[in-house]
Amino acid sequence: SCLQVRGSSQGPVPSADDPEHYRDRRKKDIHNMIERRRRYNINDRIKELGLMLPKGASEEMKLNKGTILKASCDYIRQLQKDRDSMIKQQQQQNKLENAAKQYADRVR
Amino acid sequence: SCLQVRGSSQGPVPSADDPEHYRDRRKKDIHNMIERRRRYNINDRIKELGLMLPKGASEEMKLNKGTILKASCDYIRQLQKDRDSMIKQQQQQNKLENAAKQYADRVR
DNA sequence: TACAGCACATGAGGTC
DNA sequence: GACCTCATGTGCTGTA
Repeated sequence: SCLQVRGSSQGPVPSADDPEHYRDRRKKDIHNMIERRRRYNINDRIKELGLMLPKGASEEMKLNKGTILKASCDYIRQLQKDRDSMIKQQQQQNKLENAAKQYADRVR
Repeated sequence: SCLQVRGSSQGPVPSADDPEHYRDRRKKDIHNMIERRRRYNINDRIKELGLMLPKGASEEMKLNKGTILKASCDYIRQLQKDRDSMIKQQQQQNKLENAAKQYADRVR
C-alpha cells in the first residue's frame, strides 16, 4: 500500500533504474492488455445482446449492462415459451389432420 | 500517485486523526458497496443466462462469462430462427386448410 | 512459467 | 450534491 513506511534501501523500491521494477512493469502491462481484451469481449457480447432484443421491449428503457442482461433473460424465456406452445399446437394440428385423414379414408 | 513526494504538512495527508480523511473514506466505502451490488447483479444475470442455455450446447464447454454470453447470443439467434420458420410453416398450413375448406364447401 | 479467469477498489463522467 | 454506470489497473487463483 502507499501508506507503508519503508527505508530507502529495503523492499521493492519503485526506482526507475531498478531492473526488477522494469520486469514487473512489463508483466503488469501484458496482464493489463490481456484483461482489457477480455473485458472488450464481454462488453461486445453484451452490446450484441442489446441489439438483438425485441425493439418494443428494449425501447424506452435505460440500456445499461444490467438491464440488457435482464431483458435478455426475459427474452429467452419468452422465446422458449412461444416455441413450446407452438410445438404443442402443431402436435394437436397433426392429430386432427390424421383423424381427418382416417375419416376420409373410411368415407371413401 | 504513491510515487509523489510530499511534505509533512501539505496536501491530503492520510492521517488517522483527519476528519476530512474519515469523510472521504466513508464516501468511498459507500461507493464501493454500490459498485459491488452492481457487479453482483450483472454476474447473477450472466449466471442466469448460463443456466437457461440448452444443455447440449453449454455442456462440454468452459463456462466463463465470455462463453456464456457468446452462447446466449447464438441461442437467441437459434430461437428466433426456429420461431420464424415455424410461423412460416403455420401460415402455409393455414392456407392449405382454407383451400381444403373452400373445396369441401364447393363439393357440398 | 506464462496465460486467462475473476472480484475488487477507485476515479471519471453522466443524470437527477 | 447525491447517485449510478463504467473502464481501468491490480492481485489472487487456477490451468496448460
